[in-house]
Amino acid sequence: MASEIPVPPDALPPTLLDLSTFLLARIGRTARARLAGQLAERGLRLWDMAVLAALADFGPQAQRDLVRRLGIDPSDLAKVADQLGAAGYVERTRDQADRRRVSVSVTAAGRELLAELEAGARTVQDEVLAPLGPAERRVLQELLLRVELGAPSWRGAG
Amino acid sequence: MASEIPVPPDALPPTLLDLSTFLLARIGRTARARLAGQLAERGLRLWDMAVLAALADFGPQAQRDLVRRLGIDPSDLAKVADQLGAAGYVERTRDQADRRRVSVSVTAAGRELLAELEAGARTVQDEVLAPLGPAERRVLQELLLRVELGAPSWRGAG
DNA sequence: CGAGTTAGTGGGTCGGGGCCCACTATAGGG
DNA sequence: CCCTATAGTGGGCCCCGACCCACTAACTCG
Repeated sequence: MASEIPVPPDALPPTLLDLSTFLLARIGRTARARLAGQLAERGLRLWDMAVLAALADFGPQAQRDLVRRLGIDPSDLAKVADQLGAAGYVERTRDQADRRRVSVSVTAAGRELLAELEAGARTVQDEVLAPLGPAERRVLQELLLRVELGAPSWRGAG
Repeated sequence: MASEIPVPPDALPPTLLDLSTFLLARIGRTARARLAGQLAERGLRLWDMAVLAALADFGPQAQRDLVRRLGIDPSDLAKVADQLGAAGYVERTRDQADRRRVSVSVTAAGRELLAELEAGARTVQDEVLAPLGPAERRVLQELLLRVELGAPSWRGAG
């Protein structure tokens, strides 16, 4: 009983470790940073990947739709799309039906890039989630997904 | 089979939702932002809470130790400690054994503040984790903690 | 045709967080 | 007593990411 656990000098305060909020914030920051680093190697940022993914998953669409979907600022999206276009990852064409709109679509090169980025992301994931086994990772993914989607517990195979 | 699921216009790309990395980054950002907002109401930032927690959990210590523990930049800590001191939440005294060092300790007011901040953090937590039930939250907390501590899976009750 | 609205763009701002350097004061070892 | 290392401090820099405004082009409605 008397033996105090030798607290390592770099241990974080239990008060904080006990807060899921804190852990989420901290781990999320790490994940974000690593992911961003991965992208930075190619001169890309997080939005670039998000835009590519949205286009790959939902098909060509106007910037306006991407804005809605991703919650990105229209002005910022314009810059991202511009850059992706210049690099040949997306194509931008005036919508003939409504010539205000710019329809964006992913190119073959864009899809290829996205696949590589995904692979990179999974590598990062393996590093970050190293302490967890496969089953645990699946549980974590499921929980996080539910949190993200805001779906109540009683959905799914309750 | 032919009935396509009507995808809401603000649904995120499945490609991203499938990455725990992405979910962690995104949810973590939310958690961080809300927590920061909570603190901002009192003119505080995240480091302030971290420092208070470290002092409350581990007792008075030199800034140098806080630097090690929290991974904060010494220069930044100086500013944080200064501000907390001015507000009466911590006390700073020259270490008589080594007069280079400044020993920092929480005051009663500091402890009280920390308790309030903790309560606020738990409120945020309830909002963020609303989709999860109590048991699921416990599982999530456990998984996150393991990730944070870098503990391998085979620890604990297999 | 005009008025109001929407899509996209360019440019700029603001705040946070991390980081680094120069400097002082003190300690400790030859 | 010097020389080096360490603790703390002040100031400043830089990189975001988010946000906002002004402006143009184009559509819609009456």
